[in-house]
Amino acid sequence: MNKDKKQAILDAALMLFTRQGYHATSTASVAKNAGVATGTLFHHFASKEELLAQLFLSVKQELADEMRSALKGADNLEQSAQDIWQAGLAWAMSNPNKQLFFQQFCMSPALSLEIRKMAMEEVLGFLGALLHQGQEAGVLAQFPLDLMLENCHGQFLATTQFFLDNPERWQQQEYRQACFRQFWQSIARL
Amino acid sequence: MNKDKKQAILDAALMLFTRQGYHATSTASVAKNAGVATGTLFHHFASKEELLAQLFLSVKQELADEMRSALKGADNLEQSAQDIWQAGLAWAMSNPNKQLFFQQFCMSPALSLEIRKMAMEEVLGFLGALLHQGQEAGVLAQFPLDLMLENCHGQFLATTQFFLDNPERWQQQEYRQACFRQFWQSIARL
DNA sequence: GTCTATATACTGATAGAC
DNA sequence: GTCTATCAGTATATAGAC
Repeated sequence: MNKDKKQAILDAALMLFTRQGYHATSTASVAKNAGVATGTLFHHFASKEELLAQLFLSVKQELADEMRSALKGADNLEQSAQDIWQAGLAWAMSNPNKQLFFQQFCMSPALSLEIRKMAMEEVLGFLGALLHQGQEAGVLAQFPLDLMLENCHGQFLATTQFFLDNPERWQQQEYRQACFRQFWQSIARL
Repeated sequence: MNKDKKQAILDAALMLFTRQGYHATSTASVAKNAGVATGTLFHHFASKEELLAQLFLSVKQELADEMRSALKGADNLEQSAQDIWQAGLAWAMSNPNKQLFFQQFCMSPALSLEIRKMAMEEVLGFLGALLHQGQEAGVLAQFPLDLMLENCHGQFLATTQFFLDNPERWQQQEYRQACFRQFWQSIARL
């Protein structure tokens, strides 16, 4: 098993799926861009569908790990929230194609619902616990937890979308602070 | 020109594109579901791509009209915001396939960037003016307008997604009120 | 305007040599 | 493990009768 070739296939697939979409991308073009033969692609991945699923799960896992590791060592909840928020944003800005890939496929029927839910709960479970803890402590608003969680996810997606579309804003302190202020005041207890 | 046949094609395309995705849906299957021949589809739409573009623009226009008409007759900004927010949500819940279609294709490369931006500015322009007015009046937070607008859009998408995934929550006053409270406190000046 | 029939090209996946 | 060559199926779009 050649790890380099497999990784090259994953990298090429990430780029092409994001730019053109899943069905619009042929396995032949993925192989060509990866610098391997079509037969090689089907040696590493049983089908085109499995290639997409592996890609999606690995990308989401990477973001989840990044956010989780930013959590350690927080004294109050607002600081914890800010650490996680900024870690997530920083990851997205450092990995724009991965973020764009995720944004596109988290809603797409190209991925089975099973795979999408799996990836989602992996990340949101960890954040849901944190929100609940904040409500218990009286720091966060008493909105229904499931609704609040989905809303937070939506704000994160919208914010990364904004900074990826307007990279110059990412350099401005005003914008970096404002995006967290808006997020925080949406969940804080007033 | 037969309006019924053309509309039948648009209706079938909406359903199939949403369920299967654009590239995964053949023009032959759209025609078959619409009860027309493949030749008829290409008589009304120059290409598969133009069919998707027309569909997207008409759906976005419908939502925009719905929100705009909810604006008339507001005494204060918070009430206006609530009227628009609830009108948008109500439209999405009454037209779930249109909302799901939009969620999927507003990020998809199947649609040209040009078409996506066109549809977005059509709706967001009107809302951007309203946010600006609220900032001038000192009612809304002084976050950068472009960032705030994108965030609002993200919250709306996340909320509709939540209620479409959990329709029973849409019947509960607690949830309907909470979703607007969270939205409002995210933009209000505290 | 709508149909049937078809042209042309490309697709995912496999077989078998090396 | 990786390659070349290829199969069988399906795609978009067109042509021409009605």
